[in-house]
Amino acid sequence: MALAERSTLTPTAILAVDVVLFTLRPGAFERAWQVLLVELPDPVPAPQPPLEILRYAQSDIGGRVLPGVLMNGDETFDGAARRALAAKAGIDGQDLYLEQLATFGSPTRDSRARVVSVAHIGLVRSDELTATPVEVGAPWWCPVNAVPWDELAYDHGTILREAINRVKGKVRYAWLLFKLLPPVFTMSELRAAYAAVRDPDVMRLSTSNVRKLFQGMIDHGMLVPVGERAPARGRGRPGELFRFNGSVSGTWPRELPW
Amino acid sequence: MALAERSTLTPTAILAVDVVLFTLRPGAFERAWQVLLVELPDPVPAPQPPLEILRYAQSDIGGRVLPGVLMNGDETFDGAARRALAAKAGIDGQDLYLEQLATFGSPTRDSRARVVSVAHIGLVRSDELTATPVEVGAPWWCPVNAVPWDELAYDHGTILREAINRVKGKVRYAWLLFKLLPPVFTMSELRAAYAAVRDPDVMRLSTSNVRKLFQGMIDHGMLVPVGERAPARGRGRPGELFRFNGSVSGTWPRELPW
DNA sequence: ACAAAAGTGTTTCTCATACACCCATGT
DNA sequence: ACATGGGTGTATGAGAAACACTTTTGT
Repeated sequence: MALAERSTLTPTAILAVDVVLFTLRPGAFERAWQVLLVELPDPVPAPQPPLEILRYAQSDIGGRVLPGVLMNGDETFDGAARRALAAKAGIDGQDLYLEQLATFGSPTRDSRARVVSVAHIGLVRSDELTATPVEVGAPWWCPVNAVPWDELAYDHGTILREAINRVKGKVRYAWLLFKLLPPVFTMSELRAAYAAVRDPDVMRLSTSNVRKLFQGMIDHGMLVPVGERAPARGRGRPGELFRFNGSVSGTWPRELPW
Repeated sequence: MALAERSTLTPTAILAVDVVLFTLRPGAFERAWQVLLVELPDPVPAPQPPLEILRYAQSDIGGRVLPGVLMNGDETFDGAARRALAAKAGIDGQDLYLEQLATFGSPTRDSRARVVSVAHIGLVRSDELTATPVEVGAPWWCPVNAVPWDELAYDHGTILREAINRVKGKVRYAWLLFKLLPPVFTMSELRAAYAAVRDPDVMRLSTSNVRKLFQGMIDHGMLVPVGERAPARGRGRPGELFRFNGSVSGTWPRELPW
């Protein structure tokens, strides 16, 4: 090869990381699947020297954003994502599941500089959430079915939409659900989690058929009966408890039919 | 919100785009699915002022890389990816299918600067390939089943692996295959394409069962019989020709069982 | 005539869904 | 006692795979 590619050393882009953090809260399954939003920082009137910029150019509509930070020089994406959760929402995200979603970097995304955001998806169990108070703005858990799309600033509506689609699709063939469920759970809870994230229709299935679908996983030792029943709540027989034995990267033996 | 986030305007990262371009060539299905590799540019001994860098720090092993370029200031990812194909392989990629794969930006990826690569997947039909000669190094179509993993420089092995997995997975539920097939094709070719990308086992199915699976698509007008037979080649009855009527973002009526 | 590949029809078996019935718990 | 939800077993229907057989091509 005759010519080796050269380029000036000068960096041209600013890196940011945004996180779409999902959780699953107890209660009606229609509102159970929730996403973390934080308040948009107030625009600062004018930058003073040394030249400073906001995380973004000001928005016309804004109100809510996904938690995000600008990256430090020697930081990994993963590290920056967890730092964003800590800084913007007071969430200790050391253990939570994190995967890259996509990178958003339209040249017109920010009027002042090339700001490229590497968006991530995070999954936490609601029982693991620690509520460290945060200095700037209150974090807000918003049901995915009731996202105020008009209030989302910048392109965060686009990011959130893609994140929702990704999780909805992936839940069908991968074991993501178990990152949202408590350590032990009943068949009903597993079913409700699936209904909340992907398809409400599964709530109309009989418990019999749900169980038969997971029977294969029980036989293969991926779902382990704990040997206890859940504490009774209200009327009705409490369900048998299971725990999940596998990795989040695993997949269902067959794709779920729903 | 009391504090608005500030940061110096100084960009800290260099953006690059790499493309994993796939095609499907006629012939034995085991070697049909191929990926485009190009020669690694020779390392330049020492940078002179004004300070210049290579696309990457030099590699220990290297030999082949994915086509990629550093991004211009006002360029979109999509635009840069098509430019990379033109510059590094002489491929006019204006019409080919392109989707973002993931972004690779480990801080230790390049020793001289923070180079972040937004990797893309591209799909072309082999009959649409124009072979404009390229100045630097010969482009090389390599069967996916025979990738010389050891010769891939930098983290391009990782990128390629992820790209292969993505396409393998997506082919099952989305209409990606039709971006790799010629404008008209037979059932056998459709089956062979699926076998090449995802699962050789489908070659053992009877033509009967294959046809029944696609019968639903024919009925719904997504596969349109052209009304001719393919030109006969060798012994055996030539297959009926079909063309695809739909968008690449569409999905199979049911996920393919294989 | 024969081999090879395409296409049609029928059978078999697996599995998702539906339904009928029993068990455990709180009111 | 009865309402409510969990759990077991059986029946039904759709569809994936297996198989037998016909049609079209080249040698």
